[in-house]
Amino acid sequence: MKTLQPLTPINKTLLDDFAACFKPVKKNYSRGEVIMRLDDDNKSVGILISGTAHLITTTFDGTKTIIDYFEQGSIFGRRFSPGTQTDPYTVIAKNRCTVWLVDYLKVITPCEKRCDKHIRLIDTMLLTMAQRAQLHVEVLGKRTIRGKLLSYFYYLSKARSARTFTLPLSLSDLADYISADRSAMMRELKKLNEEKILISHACKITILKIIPL
Amino acid sequence: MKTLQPLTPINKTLLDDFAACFKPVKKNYSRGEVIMRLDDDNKSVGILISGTAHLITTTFDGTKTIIDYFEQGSIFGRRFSPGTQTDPYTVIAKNRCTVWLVDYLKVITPCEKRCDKHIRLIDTMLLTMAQRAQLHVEVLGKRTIRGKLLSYFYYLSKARSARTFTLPLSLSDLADYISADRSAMMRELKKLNEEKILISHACKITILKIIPL
DNA sequence: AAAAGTCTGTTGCATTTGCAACAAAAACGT
DNA sequence: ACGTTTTTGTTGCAAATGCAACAGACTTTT
Repeated sequence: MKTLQPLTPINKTLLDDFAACFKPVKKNYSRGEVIMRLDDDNKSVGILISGTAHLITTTFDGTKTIIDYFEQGSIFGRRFSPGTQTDPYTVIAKNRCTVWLVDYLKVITPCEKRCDKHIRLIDTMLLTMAQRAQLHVEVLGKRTIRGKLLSYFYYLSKARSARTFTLPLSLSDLADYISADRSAMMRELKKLNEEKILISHACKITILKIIPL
Repeated sequence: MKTLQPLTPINKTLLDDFAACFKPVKKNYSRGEVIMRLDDDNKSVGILISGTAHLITTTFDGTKTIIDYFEQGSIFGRRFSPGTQTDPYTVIAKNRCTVWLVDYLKVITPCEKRCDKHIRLIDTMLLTMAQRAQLHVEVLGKRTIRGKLLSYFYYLSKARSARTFTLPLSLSDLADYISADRSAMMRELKKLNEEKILISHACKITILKIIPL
């Protein structure tokens, strides 16, 4: 699957500011490698410079849930666990990727100059993280697979300002993201096609009709 | 339903710091009143001093989802919408409550003295909000009603350090929080009782056995 | 170029869930 | 203290979902 424009793009200026303020450590990872374990002690923040990565958690029976996915420009890290945490949260590289890592404390502690840039950066970072969690709750909050798919698709369509778009996740991974059985999801996707609400071929989606959820 | 200790307690010192740093406006609301609309322009942060409130969203067909619930000490506000946002998010008083309101910008902008307290405050606030979103994703991420119930109950049990506890939501509201049909949830609750995994009478729950989800 | 692995797409069947509707208990307001 | 509203608890039935299993397409690795 090809890499796409980030959903919440971090522009170049912001990246430059980030580098200037925080002096990040740059690292590379290849497919399957663990980029970060999000346990309680983790005090790192990362920006994905290239490649894609997933934040996943796996239960004892092997059921995987994709909590979040990261593309070029995504900020991640310190996904504070609510404290239950039996299952580990890990950020795993989906393919070769480059990451900038910084200490979380550096981020929330204002730098010497108390510069505006810094404050805007914190704001952007938190906004991004909060928005993504919010989106996920909104999607997962739908009671049916159809509702989950449509609310996610409508979001993507709006975010990219296009009726046609390519998913940032494989259909397999999408099922894990919306927390549904893959075959059940495929069936629902088929129905949506038959009812001419959308057209889909693998990860390519075209919205034909917007219906209330 | 009686008010309980907050899940993520904000201690008195923190509240004092908050008051000192931000000079909040104090307001009172009675049951059903809208405390805050969480649209994109909203730039307020609130702390619930007494009473309970829910953050809800309602779809066109009347399906209500409880996104979050607030008790004494809960911090809420600026729940950045992901941008789809067809349905409004509102914080509604569940009963008579007192709220402190401050401007979000004041919170993220470091104060004159760049005091440590301020930074810890920001950290605590964000931690709290992030944890709650994370918990919700963790609960909603379970594929079955049983899984949702148990992961939530285990969390509460751990948070309160007790096998027996009272839910912070009515069963009706709990169904909306875990995004399930109430009757289906009641059925599942009954089964959990029959299988002696827990004992429940209305909002009073006792965990008997911890099983893998 | 072949082999291994992943991803898409599909189906039958058992189970879970949602929907609609109702009754009793509890909480609330005046 | 009374009537009103909310909440808990239940059921039958239809619809949605999960599970298991399989085949072909596509990618990546060797």
